[in-house]
Amino acid sequence: MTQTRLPLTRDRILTAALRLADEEGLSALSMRKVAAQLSVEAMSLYNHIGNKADIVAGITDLVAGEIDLPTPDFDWKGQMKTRSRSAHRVLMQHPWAAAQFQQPRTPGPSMMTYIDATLGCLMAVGFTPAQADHARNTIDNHVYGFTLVHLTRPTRSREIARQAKKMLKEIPQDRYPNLHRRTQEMSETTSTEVDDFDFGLDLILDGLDAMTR
Amino acid sequence: MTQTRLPLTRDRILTAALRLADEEGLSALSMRKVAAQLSVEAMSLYNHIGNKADIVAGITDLVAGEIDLPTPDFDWKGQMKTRSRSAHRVLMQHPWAAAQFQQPRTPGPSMMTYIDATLGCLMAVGFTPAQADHARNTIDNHVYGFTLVHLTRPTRSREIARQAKKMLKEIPQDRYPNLHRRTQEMSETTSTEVDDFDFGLDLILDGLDAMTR
DNA sequence: CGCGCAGGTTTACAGCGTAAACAAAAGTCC
DNA sequence: GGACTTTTGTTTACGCTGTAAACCTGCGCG
Repeated sequence: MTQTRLPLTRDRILTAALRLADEEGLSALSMRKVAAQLSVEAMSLYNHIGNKADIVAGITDLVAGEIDLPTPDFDWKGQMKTRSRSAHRVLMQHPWAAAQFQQPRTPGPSMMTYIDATLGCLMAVGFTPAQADHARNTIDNHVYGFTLVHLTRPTRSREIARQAKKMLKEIPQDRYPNLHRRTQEMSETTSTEVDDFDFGLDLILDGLDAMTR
Repeated sequence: MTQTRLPLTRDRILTAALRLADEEGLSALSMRKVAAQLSVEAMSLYNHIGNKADIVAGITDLVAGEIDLPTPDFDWKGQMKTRSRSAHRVLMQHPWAAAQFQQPRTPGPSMMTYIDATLGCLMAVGFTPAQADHARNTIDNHVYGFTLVHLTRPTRSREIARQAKKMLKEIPQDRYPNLHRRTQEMSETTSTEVDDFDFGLDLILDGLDAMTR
């Protein structure tokens, strides 16, 4: 009746690491803590993964796998929009991940699938491979950048206004008049995150649209 | 005739740290190494700076200060373009910095000046504060994102083609047909970095332009 | 049975940021 | 000038990090 505990695998390591990164941030992710989650010593992990960078790459690809893929469709703008919103939502759920998505080292399989599907959707409606590539880059830069900015910011508009009011004191009006004015406006208005997100995204998509005619 | 050595100051610490980060990367920046550059012990630094994060924020703001500022001008698109190119060039010279620019914590004075000038340029030609803010965000996301991507990539077109050819072997054509096709094309064509940069930037600027009429 | 080997552990090392206690030097005031 | 206070740099120390090397342990197989 010996209770054989389930064996250590790359998968179990990655899911434990992912949970830890999500809950405590990437900087809190250490080999010892991941090992502890699995009731094991740190060095045991090295039987299944190369090193810490390998773990980070692994969980980054796990996150990439959560994003809804676009499909070839006449309404390619809609596809790009839902895809981008999905990516944004997923990256908000894994606050450490957006920064990794921008440091592209060698992408994992899910990341490549994600890129391939996006290129495919764009090329299907007439974009050349180079155009599609540039378009994807531009779109994703917006998604990643926007997400990173909003990760350090409150989500609800009430909180945004409150924080803006607090920041206002740190911004001398004589030195930074425009920034001051904008921050003041922000402390009085309410705006939704999705509006802000779509502002840039629509700009890019409409621009791409104009290229196809 | 006692040789009084010049005193440790926040400025001396930051310039030493900046040099170190530029030469060996941000991950190689440690309190001990910065101190060694100044022939001093690590703990001495704490008399002039709060902690390591303080140093990183400091050198990030030094970099922000190197960017050419836009001025209010009828040709606001030209202003945005030269400003963005300047930012890109500066960030390429300090490879560690682009990632910091996207994690906005509390910006330093140079960063605020840079943002204020940009908002000012846009608001002068009729954009509302909110529009100007969103526009700046979108533009900068492109600049930072594009820079980050190109930092991990060779600069000259010859090298790009060679690396593309190398990557091609890692991309199964049956699994990632579109990515494969694009990579193959990239291994045969020559393109300049500035073209790629302007692709997305023009998209955004033209979109903004359309908003003003 | 014994052998080999895969997988987990122990120990160890060099590095990190920084708290605390201390020493030395530089002002500051009588 | 002498004493006191504040500033500046050093020493020591603690707990943390990634991972190399040696070790142990149990299982599959001839």
